[in-house]
Amino acid sequence: MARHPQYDRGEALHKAVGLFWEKGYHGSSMKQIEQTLDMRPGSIYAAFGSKDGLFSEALASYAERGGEELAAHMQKFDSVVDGLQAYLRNIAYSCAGTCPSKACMVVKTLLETSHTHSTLARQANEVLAAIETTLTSLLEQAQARGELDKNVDCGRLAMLLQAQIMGLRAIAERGLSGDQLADLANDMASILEPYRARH
Amino acid sequence: MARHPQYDRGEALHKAVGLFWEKGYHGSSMKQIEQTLDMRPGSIYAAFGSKDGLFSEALASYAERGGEELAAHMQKFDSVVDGLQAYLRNIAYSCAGTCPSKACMVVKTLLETSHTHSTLARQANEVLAAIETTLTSLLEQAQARGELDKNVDCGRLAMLLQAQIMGLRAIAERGLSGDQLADLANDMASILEPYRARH
DNA sequence: TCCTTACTTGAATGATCGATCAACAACACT
DNA sequence: AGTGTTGTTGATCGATCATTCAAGTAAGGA
Repeated sequence: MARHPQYDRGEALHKAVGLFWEKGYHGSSMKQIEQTLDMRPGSIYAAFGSKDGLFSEALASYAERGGEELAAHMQKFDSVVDGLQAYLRNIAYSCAGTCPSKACMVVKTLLETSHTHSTLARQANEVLAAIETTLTSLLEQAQARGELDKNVDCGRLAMLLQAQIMGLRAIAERGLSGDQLADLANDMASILEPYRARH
Repeated sequence: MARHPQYDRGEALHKAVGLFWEKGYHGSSMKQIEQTLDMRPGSIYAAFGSKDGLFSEALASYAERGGEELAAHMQKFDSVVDGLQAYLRNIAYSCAGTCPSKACMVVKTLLETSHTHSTLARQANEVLAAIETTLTSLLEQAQARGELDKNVDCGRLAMLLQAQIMGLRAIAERGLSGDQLADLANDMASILEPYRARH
């Protein structure tokens, strides 16, 4: 019994992700947000409550999309380890494209807000913990299948893997060449080799 | 024929490093800077020109201190590879302490400013490039001494090593336990093993 | 002692920050 | 068509942003 919003909420969030991912929380002003979303302050505040609320939803949206991409990627591989190695190489490849930023938005948020905005820092932390859990499950699954050595501590290896992803995407922000990044991703993929089960 | 400054420039810069390292560029206001340095705006602007200028000098000071620490650390080791492995473990240990932030200030600066403040981003980039060069030299020296395999691409290994350091210090910002961090640092140190020369 | 020079102080600047709200517009219902 | 509800608009809010500057203060040289 009333009027429809003329914006699409998902589309607005997608645009917000683009801005926040590129410029960060403190680096994005409401004026820039208004321009990016093509919405006026009243609509933005009615839809998302506050700048914090919008950022929080954008971060959640980003994380969800990332999780879906990882799941979709892994589904293409019979071997978990092969899939994870390809995932690393894929990051290097996609960093050559024109994303808002090379570095991961979650990591950028964690580093930016850990001492200035505890709510957002906690959210970023939870996302990273969830990714760690996902990686651990994948590795345990690989271990159960006999892909990984029985003595491997999967939680520990998941942490090593997450650190690789964070390091790779952070160093990509330096603007390295595609070849350098591809070499690095290959070297990181090789790190997993010693953990494979020996037949 | 005039008055002396009553502040100590080096000490002021040290305090500025503490604030900027913790809160970042956009997260530190002039009011906070005034309180941290115990200086009034006029003095700050007379001494450093602008907030940007102060940040730039603070970043340079941080980088110089980091470089000196690495050099001092490496001098304690006969083997370069042993020294670098210990360096990684040392990061995990020192992250347990009470630094302004666990993550590296240079990386935080790069990620925060790469799309909002090109001057600072460029400076952070140059610092990282200098570290990469230092690591490459160390590894080449190790290779000349027969510590590393002759086929190792030292520039490429330096990049892998830098990515480890960035990843380790970034993931430390999650607030992991000392044990978890120590395990991770050990796993990263092990990455260097396959690059050693086989006798 | 007095003058010059340099450093310090704190109020004030205009700009921009995130956020609010009254007025208006559009659609779904009776 | 009339009415109630909800989305949109843009001016406007006080707060805070980085920065400036005139006035005051301390110390070296004559």
